[in-house]
Amino acid sequence: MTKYREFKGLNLPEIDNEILAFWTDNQIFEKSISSRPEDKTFVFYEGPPSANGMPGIHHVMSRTVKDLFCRYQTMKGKRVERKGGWDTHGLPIELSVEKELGITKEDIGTKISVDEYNAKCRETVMRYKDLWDDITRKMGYWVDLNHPYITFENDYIESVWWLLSQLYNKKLLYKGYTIQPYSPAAGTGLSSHELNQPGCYRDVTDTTIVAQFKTIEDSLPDSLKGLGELFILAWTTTPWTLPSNTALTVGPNIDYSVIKTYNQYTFAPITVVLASALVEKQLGNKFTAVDEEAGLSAYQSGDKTIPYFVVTTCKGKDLTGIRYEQLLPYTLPYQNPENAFRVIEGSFVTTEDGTGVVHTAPTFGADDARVAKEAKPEVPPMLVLDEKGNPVPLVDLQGRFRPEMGDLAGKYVKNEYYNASDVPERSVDVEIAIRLKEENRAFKVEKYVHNYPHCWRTDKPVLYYPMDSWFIRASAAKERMAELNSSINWKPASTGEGRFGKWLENLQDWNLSRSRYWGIPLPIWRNAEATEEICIDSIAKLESEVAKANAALGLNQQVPKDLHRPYIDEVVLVSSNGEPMKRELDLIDVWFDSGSMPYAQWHYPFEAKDKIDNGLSFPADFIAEGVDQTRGWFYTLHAIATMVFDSVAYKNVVSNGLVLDKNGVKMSKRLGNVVDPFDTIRTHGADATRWYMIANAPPWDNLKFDLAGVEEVKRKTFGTLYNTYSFFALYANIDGFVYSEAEVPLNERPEIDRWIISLLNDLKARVDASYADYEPTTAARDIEEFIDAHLSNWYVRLCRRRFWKGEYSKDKLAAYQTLYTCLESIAAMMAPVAPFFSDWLFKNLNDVTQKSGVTSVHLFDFPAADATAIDNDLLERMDYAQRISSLILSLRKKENIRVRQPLSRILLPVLNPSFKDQVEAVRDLILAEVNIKQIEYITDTEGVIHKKAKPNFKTLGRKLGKDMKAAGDLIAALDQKQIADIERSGSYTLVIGDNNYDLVLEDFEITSEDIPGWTVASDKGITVALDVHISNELYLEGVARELVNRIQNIRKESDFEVTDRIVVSIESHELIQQTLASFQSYISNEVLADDIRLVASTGTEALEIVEGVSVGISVEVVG
RNA sequence: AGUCUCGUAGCUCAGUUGGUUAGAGCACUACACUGAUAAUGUAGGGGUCGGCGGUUCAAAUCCGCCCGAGACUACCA
Repeated sequence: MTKYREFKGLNLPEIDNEILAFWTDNQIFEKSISSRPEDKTFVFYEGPPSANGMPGIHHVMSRTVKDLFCRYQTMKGKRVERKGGWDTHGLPIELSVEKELGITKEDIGTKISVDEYNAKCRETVMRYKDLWDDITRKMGYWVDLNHPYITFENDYIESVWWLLSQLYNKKLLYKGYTIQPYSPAAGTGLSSHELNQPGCYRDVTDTTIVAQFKTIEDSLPDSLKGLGELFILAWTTTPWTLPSNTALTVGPNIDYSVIKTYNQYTFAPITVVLASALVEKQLGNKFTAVDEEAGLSAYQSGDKTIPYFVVTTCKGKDLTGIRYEQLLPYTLPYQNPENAFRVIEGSFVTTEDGTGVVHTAPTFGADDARVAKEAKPEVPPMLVLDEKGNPVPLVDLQGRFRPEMGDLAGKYVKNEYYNASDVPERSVDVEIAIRLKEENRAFKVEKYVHNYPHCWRTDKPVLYYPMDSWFIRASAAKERMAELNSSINWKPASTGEGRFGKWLENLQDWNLSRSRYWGIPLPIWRNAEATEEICIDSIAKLESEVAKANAALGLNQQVPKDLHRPYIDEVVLVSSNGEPMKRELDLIDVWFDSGSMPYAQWHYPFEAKDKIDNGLSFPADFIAEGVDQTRGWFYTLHAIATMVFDSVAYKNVVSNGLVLDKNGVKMSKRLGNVVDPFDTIRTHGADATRWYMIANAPPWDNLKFDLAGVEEVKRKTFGTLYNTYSFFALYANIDGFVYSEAEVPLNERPEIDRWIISLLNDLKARVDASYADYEPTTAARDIEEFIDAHLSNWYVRLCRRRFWKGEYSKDKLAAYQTLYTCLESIAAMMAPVAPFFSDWLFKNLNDVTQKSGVTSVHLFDFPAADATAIDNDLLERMDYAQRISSLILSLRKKENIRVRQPLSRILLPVLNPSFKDQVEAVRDLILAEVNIKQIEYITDTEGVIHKKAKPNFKTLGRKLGKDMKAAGDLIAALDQKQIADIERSGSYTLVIGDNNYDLVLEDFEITSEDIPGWTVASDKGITVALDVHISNELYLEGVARELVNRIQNIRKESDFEVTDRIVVSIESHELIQQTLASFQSYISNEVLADDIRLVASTGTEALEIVEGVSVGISVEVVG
């Protein structure tokens, strides 16, 4: 190929397709890995998505982040393997299967066999795999889709078993009976990190009851005897737990008041006990205190306010031991009912809420269970014996009351558990409230808004429920986890120190058990008495144990081909004394699956031992996921690595924020504000989408996704770069530039070339550092700025003539080489974020020149900055040139003189010689840019400059302190002579009150913003005056330029080739004649005219040349 | 309820260790420039830097309180 490709317009989606095909056909991804040395790895872990749901735009976000750092490291010469993966187990899959089959968990094993059910799960789990693979490819995410790890495969499971056995051997795995969050709708317990998924805690309005527990007179301390019926008040937000109440807990040192008043529902006189601190809150404005007991008698049933009288006070410990009548006597605990229904002590009781007395139901509260157990004698939980004689709570696993509950039996304890069509009007909570009101046992019933956890998958409220579960003793490794965490580079740092760090500080044990079917089975077998157990760490071990059992028990078992339930459940092992051992039926938390991926993806330790043991693939150099994974994947990776390997699992982690809609609202199907990633990429291209996401806000900030922003990126960054390339291609093709000539040495290139090269190298250094520091937003913004402000709008604009004017000279060659270098380097720098466009640009250049030696930008090395090419003086003077030009344009505007009209000179006050030298060096650029003939420098010796002194606050502030203000006024008032003195002597003594301050030149900022008699403009120390006098000669030159402009427009409208020679005919006019007399050759030269003829009429529409002069112009191509 | 983060132009965002006229882009208006042309330049409107108080010669920047948003924490009855 010898010509650069030219295009009709920028079409990003088309570029996507072209480059995608190129990558596939040439295996660029594979080469980008294999071409890097094996011993120079950059380890990346792919957090496995579940192919059970559709990919969303937020996945494009998180995968862009992953992809760009992997691509960057590849270009830095690292070998970056990216094994894809699929998260295949867990509740979401089971629930979607159940929904599809129209069954519930209870039906599994009856209506459908576990076998069939699991087969269905396996089938469902990859449902959207094709869509995922598709978006992965289309968004340009490079990950190995052909050899992914899949969590349901036996190899994966075997690795997980091995990890579990490591924990088991370290005594970090145990079985315990505890109150746990349980989701009746999902039919399983939940781990604390599942409860900590965003959105799980929600405000709900519940019926709350302050119940009256009637004390038994005999058990009262003497001081409280003889007060008649005495009730202890206790508050609950979960009235359905009241039937399971077996104790009341008070704080031993809390003050309690005994109050006589009336029940607001039955109007019956009552005496109640509650914390003194909460009397106000509980009685509120409905009640008024009276000073003496006699004041109570004035009350009439139904009165608006109810009087109350404080009879006496006591401490919590005085109440301990009091017995009370069971509030809702449906049934009694099956064990030691005589020890129930007493007041006990608990340190967790506060007086912030309620009554200072905690209703205690040990079956449904962790604190409750603890204090009940600690009390002496132990308070029994409300457990009854079920049909099989097993102790169970009054609520079953579906969240329904058991048969013992009489009128409430069979009802769900939360209305949310019903199907939408069956929801009863009154919830159990309300029914209980009504009943207590009628029985004079409700002191107060009200609605209360509080935060309550919900199941992350079913969206229904969680129940706290007593369960037998397997736990990982994560709390034992808490300090070590915190220690290792401090070595991890978190982006942003606050997530690591704050959110993750705090979480580690309060770490709870990890509830590993899931009572489900589709997941990795817990590899623990026990005998019936639970006196002996075995944890299987490999299939080989299982085989040998099976063989042992077969021999001992006379069985003919085999290790199942599929390690899932139900097959694995059928395996019976044998204990040391010949008893059969059965598998613990639980599955393990799917989060353990994903946290195991560093090892299980390679089937460690059964294969690829060196990947982990020699650090080839562990720990990760880099991982990235959404911030919602802090308590999820980030935690499980960290926990397993710490507990099994005493190592971090990752060294750098980027936690990206949420993707919101353009109004900052979370995207949800319900609101219909979801952005379809396929659509977005199809219409705007992957690169514009990726670039927008990265450049708009740092990844860890929430992104308000607005398609208008994607449009802007497309137009501004990619459009401008495309234009720049097109410009280059157009002229390089004409001149046959293919970079075959030797490099023009930098010091032989013109000022502006050295300037853009200087900026480019500065940019390379900054972009490289930003990527290395996981700051892609800074990198992208710096690149954008360079493309738009510097390369396109200064370098190319000022250099246009160099490309199309004159012979193929050394200057022209320098221009081509400079622009080529800029484009090639930009392509490389933007490649991590915009992999398609950058490769397209790179190939457009490189396919012609073959300069790089590689076929794709992704096989190229990241551009290294050449510090010697950075010339700070040059950068400064170009900055002067830009600012002076801008000031002149602004003056022209003010004076209404268009840029095509040449002017004779500008005046530039010079305050120091280096400024003059600097401007001199860029003089020609300025003059050409603003169409001025010359610059005159004026120094203060001529006396025309009016100077102003301002204090330099930074240096003076430290010296002067309080006198700063006065000094400011004094310095501003300095006259011309004083300023001149300061400049000459470099010192000044400032007198403020009694203080003399010796100031130096540095303490002043001396500027010249005025030249008396001239219109001036100034900007940060630079002042420019414009000579607006237009001589006849200048006027005619202006007309000449107008003519050039008109003729060029005609050329363009007529679609002439830029190289066509022409003959111009202009209708004769005196002004035109005068102009041609002086400028015919100039005009001819500019418009490539062989001849310019004056004619009587061109037969074309007259064009206005200057005000009042309109003539026809016609143009013909020669030859 | 507590903890953390954040409130800068209509929108998206910059704003160095505190330094005196708070910036850019988008959008809007006018004018200009253009052999890159869905680009660009100049000018204009648009801000009590969430509010109040404090520290300081000096606060968008540091501190406190309040308001608002978000995330996190919590078995709190």
